[in-house]
Amino acid sequence: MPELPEVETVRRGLEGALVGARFERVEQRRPNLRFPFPERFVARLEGVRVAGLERRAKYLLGRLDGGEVLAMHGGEVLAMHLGMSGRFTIHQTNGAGQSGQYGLQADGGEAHDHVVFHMSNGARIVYNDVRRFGFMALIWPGELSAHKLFRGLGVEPLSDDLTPAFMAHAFARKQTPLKSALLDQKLIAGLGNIYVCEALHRAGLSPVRTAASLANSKGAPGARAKRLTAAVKSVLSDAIAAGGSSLKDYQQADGSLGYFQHSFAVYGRAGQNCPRAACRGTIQRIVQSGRSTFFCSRCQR
DNA sequence: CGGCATACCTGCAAGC
DNA sequence: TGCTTGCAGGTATGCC
Repeated sequence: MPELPEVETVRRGLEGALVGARFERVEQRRPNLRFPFPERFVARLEGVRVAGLERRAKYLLGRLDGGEVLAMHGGEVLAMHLGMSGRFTIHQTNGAGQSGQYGLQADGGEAHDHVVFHMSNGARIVYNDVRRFGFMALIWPGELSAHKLFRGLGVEPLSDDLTPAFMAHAFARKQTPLKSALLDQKLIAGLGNIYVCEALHRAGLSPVRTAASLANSKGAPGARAKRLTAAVKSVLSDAIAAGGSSLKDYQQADGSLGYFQHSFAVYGRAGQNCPRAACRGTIQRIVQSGRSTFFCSRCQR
């Protein structure tokens, strides 16, 4: 599930339990997720305090203190990616007591609980990932921008870096479908399959038109680039807002952060009526680059 | 370089 | 019921 809005929701949900606390004990229950864990992963975390939790694209970045020796210089960054099925759950093991559903967990943990952070504030933060497409890395801050995982990342879609002019320029001369260009993390970082479909619908643009055709006939950012830029930002902000409201009562669900019932306009709605007012079209499902695209061929041109 | 298919891994639903 | 097939929200890699 995790695209940018879900990762941001997870970040906000984890912040309180993680930031300011130390890793008292870390359980790493297997040698790898998608990639091997860093060398001495557990030892490099235990005893270390978390100074902050940020997000870049779909990555969570835990800023670590350097401990006594490196106190003046700061510590490593714990980079975490949720892949397709990664999720964090917070279990409060002190204070007011734990909610009932947390008590169901057996000693060895649920299936696919791969990492457990036991924090100094009593929080137990569990990383569960059925498909193990997620991964964690420890990176020195100075090496972050040159790191293989980060150096190619494009602009943050919710930042001021994403403008109609940027998008038109980045997509210029690309004959690839508009949808593929939006999914390309080297151009815009953080969009995934769902929100690309949703943004294209909101902008009234077809996923199959070429990326280059976003610009107007003079090659300048025109109405289409403006619409798409605004749609990308609003689709993401709306989803983050929905996630934020779900955070308040996440304990009522299953304790997982960032997983809530979204309602999408087109994603997963093949065969249904287009929800756009006054559009009589039907949502289609097609496959582009091996992945499902949902759109309305009537109002998306 | 650009663009595409493939691989990674498990679970689930649908179809036979 | 049980088997097979296809599909799932991400990214790295290798191939043309």
